[in-house]
Formats: sequence, C-alpha cells, structure tokens
Amino acid sequence: MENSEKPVVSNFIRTIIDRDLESGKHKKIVTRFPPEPNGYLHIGHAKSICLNFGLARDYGGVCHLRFDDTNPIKEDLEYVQSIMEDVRWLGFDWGDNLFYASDYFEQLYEFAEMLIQKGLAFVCDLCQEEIREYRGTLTVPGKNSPWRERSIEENLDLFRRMRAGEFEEGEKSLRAKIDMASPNLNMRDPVIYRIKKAEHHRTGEKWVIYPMYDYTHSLSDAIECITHSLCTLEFEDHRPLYEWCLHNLPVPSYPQQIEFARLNLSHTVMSKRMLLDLVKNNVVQGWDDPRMPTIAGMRRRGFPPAAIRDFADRIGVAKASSLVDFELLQFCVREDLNQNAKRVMAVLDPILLTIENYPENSFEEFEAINNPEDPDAGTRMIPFGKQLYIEREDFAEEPPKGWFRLSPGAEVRLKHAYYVTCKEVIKDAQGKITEIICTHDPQSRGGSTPDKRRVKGTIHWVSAAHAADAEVRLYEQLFTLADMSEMEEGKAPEDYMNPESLKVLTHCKIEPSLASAEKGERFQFLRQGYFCADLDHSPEKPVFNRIVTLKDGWARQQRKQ
RNA sequence: UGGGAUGUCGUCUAACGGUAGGACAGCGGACUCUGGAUCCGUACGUGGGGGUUCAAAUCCUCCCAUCCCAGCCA
Repeated sequence: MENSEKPVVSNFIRTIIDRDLESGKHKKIVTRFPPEPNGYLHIGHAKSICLNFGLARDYGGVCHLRFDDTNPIKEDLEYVQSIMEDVRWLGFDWGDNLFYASDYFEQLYEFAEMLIQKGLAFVCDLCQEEIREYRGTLTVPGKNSPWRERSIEENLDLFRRMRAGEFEEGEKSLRAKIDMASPNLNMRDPVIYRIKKAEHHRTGEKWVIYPMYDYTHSLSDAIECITHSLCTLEFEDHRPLYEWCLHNLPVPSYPQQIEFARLNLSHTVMSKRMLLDLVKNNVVQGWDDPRMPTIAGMRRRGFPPAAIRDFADRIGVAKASSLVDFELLQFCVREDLNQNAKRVMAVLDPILLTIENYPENSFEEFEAINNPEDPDAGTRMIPFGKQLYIEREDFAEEPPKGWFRLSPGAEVRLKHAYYVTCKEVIKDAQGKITEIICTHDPQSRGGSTPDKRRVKGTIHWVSAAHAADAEVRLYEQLFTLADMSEMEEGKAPEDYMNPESLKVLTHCKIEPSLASAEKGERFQFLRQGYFCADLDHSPEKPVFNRIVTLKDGWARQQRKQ
C-alpha cells in the first residue's frame, strides 16, 4: 500500500509503545487483529484493523490475523473468508501470520490441566442458572460453589471425562478458582471451559469442550508473543482475569492488554446483532447493501479503501467514548475521489433541450478533460447534437435570486460545448415542462467566446442521440437519528429508518462511454457527486451507486434563507 | 447505592507543570468552463468547586455527569 505523507498523530497507545521500545522491554512489537468469525466486519472493525496493522507497519513490527473461534455454534467458514477478503481489501497483509485460536485447543487443554494441578481450577456441577445465583450481584458478593473443594484427582478425572464426552452440555463446567467475593464479577470463579457438542468449522467433532474467551484470548496472545493486545473498553474489567491466566501458567510471553474506545458513527449502528436484524428482516438487501456500515457494504457503495484508512487515522485513538460525525467519513471519501475519479456527464432527471439554430442530423465531438486534478488522466471525446438532455433541476422558469443556471432568456454554458440561451418552454397538458428550446452561439464553441463575455452558469448535458439509459441508486444515511444509542425504549433501529436512504432512478441518461464501465469503477458525475458501477451493472443495463454527493454551495445558500 | 473507566471548540483529537494546537463541520471572502476543487481569512473549548505552584487541561481534594460489568457470547 502507498505510504502516507501525513504526519502521524500521537496517541496514548503510541506513547506506551515508544516507552516500551525505549526501555528495552520489547525490541519489536507484535499486534493482532482477533475477530470472531461470526459475522461481517464493519467500520468499527476497520478502525481496529487500521490501528493494529498500522502500528505494526509504523514501528516495523508485525500484526497477526487471528480468528477467535471458540464458539462453534455461532461461527462459520463463510465469515472466515469474508473477513480475510475485507482485511485484504482494506489494504493490509498478514503475510504468514494467520492463526486460529482453535489451533491452540490442545495446548489450552494442557494449560487447563495445569491449573487443576495447581488447585486453581475445578469442575463445577452447577447448572447455568445456579451459577448465576451463586455469582451474587453487583453489590452482593457471590457464594462458593459446593463443588469448589473437590480434590485435584477428582477434578482431573472429571475434566478428562468432560473431554471424553461423558457428560451432557450444561452438566459440568471447568471454573477458575479465584474469588467469589471479588467486586469484579469476572473474577468470581469464571467458567473457562464449557461442554458444547457442536461441530466446529475447523476442528470438526474432535472437541466437545471449548475454552471461553478470557482464558483463550490471553493465552493465545501469550503463545503468539503478542506484545500489545489492543481491545475495546468493555474488556477493561476483564484485564485482571487476562493477567491471572498469564501469571498462573508457564506462558512464553506476557502481552499487555490495552483498551481503547470503540468507534461509534452517527446515523448508523455498529452492533453485530442489530446489523444481523437489518439483514434478516429485509430492512436492507444484505450484508453488502451499500447503506450498511459493513466493509462489504462500503466496498459495494464505492468507498475507496484508502479513504477508510484516512478516516481511521483522522479519528484517532483514545479512551473516551465518542460519536464520530458521518460527515468526516464523507469528507475522506470526497478527498480521495476528487484526486482519483474520472469526470463524466450523466443526467439523472432528464429534460429535453433542443437547439433550434443547430443543424438537423448533424453531430460533432468535443474533447473533455477527464480529471482537472490529474493531468495524467487524459481526455476523451464526447458527442454533441441538436438535441440534448439536461438536468431538470438546472432550469427554473422563475429563477430565484442568485440563480446562475438556465431560465427563460438566460444564457448558460454547456460544459465543454457552447453557450445556449433559452428561448421557449414547452409544456404538456398538466403544465409539466417537456422541452426547452434554445439557440446557441456558434462563436462559443469549446466553451468561450472571442468577446470574452462572462457566463456564470455551466451545466452538464448528454447528447440525446447518443445517451445510454441507466439506473442510478441514490443512497443516504440509514437512520434519521444521529446517535442511535439514544433510541427510545422498546424501539428497534428500523423504527428510525431513513425513508430517503435509498432512491432508485430508472431513466437516467449517461454518456455512451459509461455503459462500458467496469463493475466497481468510480466516477464523478459532473456537478452531482461520485458514483460507482454496481455489482448489478452491465453494458446492457448500466447501474450506478451514488457514493457521496459533491458539496453543494448553492443548496447551502438556499438553506440559509 | 459494588467495581472499572472517561470528561478539552458543535464533532473527533493533541498538549504529559510553561503561549490550549490540528482536523471535520460553520461563517466570510477570492478564484473558477463543476455553485466542485483550490486559496485566504474568521469564530468557537479545558464538566464544577476548593487547594498546591511564579505558573495547572496537566498535581492534590471534593463534587457532578456519562459509559461498561451480574453469558457455560466475544
């Protein structure tokens, strides 16, 4: 991936790493991105991916991709594959460092026997509900399990029989022996192994007991010699247990867990459960619906991966919970696309414009610059004729104050082509404008005149004889509520659905060259926004997604009045 | 009312006892064959009260607010 020329902004994690490197605690850093393969990755994960892989890159260390696959009933190979695709698409490479917690199951099992040998773990016969009762509450200490004082021999025997499949799910569990009176509920003899007679996507039916997250994660980090184990704030309370595991077992290294605030983005949700509900209830059209904050959705929408990386850099990393404005992401997307997207002309809501003094059945071509920000992008030829389509919005029969575009008697520039002046407006029986009659100034060919007269308005157009029809999908924010954590009691995200989040336009007129766009190819539709050829796009049936609009100074000015 | 954390412009984030800075959003202007881009200018902040200090966002103290935790999920 390309080097970023932007200065790196310091954050508390970099401060810790700087200190550890300076003190000699570590020579090289090792981080990891540890997803559970139970769903699709979203922009919140992208923050974590950019953080972990970015630190490894900046400090000359490495970052592992490790699947935290300890709960077979929720996990699936489909998710493993989508996660790898998403990480790669974002521009990161884990090289040989692909790991699975399930690869450590045997080692983890041996560690568990060691805990039993040390009297630090016991097999408990309490059922799930009883465990909950014995755990106490936030303010009331828990009670010891009646099975807490079993002998080491008995525990070992029972645990081995758990592994052998002699007990049913829920019948027994292995628990760490810590402190039922701890004010930290995670330390009240947490379950570290449970029986699950489920097929695992990688280990098949080899195991009927599976280790729990806290136990697995700390030890996996240690096994991989992770130096800095970055996770989100809700695991702060788990850190004592993370450290308990490391301190009580002969691990090869002592990773440091550091917590940071997860990303919240305005007008969307980040919880896997809520996203799953949107998909299941057909509120959106799938995990890759362009409105989804999933990486797959953003990819389909047309967000460039570099823009997402830039976004991750700009939001920074800190410990305070925050809600980032969606506008910042849009800014990053525009900034990338302004540099990189080819300019083309497309008319979303066409109205016919006829140039009465232009010869019948005569056509010519104009050379158009592909990208004024990038001379290397070259030029292309665009056809022009007597009849054109222009944007209905670019004509006003009674123009408001400050209007630069077309109106009766007014002259505007057709981008790259001629100046035209509106002479007449033709309407149907309902009073709807069906055609605009203009004259052009032949002297203005190419977009300027010998007399150098100024024309304020420049509008886009396509030749009616050459245009292709296209479907264009306009996307906006998924929800009307900015801070979705403020949803009312009993309401679901879909109750806040933005009715304008998807608008499908079916008879848009596009430059002929656009029909042959590649799927995923991004363009600026002049004066309107950035668009990308959708997965559904084909030369016979062009389909474009609006990635993001252009900033609209006119609209802003209108809003103020 | 147990424990863990966090409060800096509207938003995100720097500053680590020494001029509160940047970015987005906003506002004003210049320029423009995209009302885009670009450029210039501008406003806006340390949750509150005490204290230590020549000097406090930073240290101490009390208060307030917000977030997280009672899965055999991660």
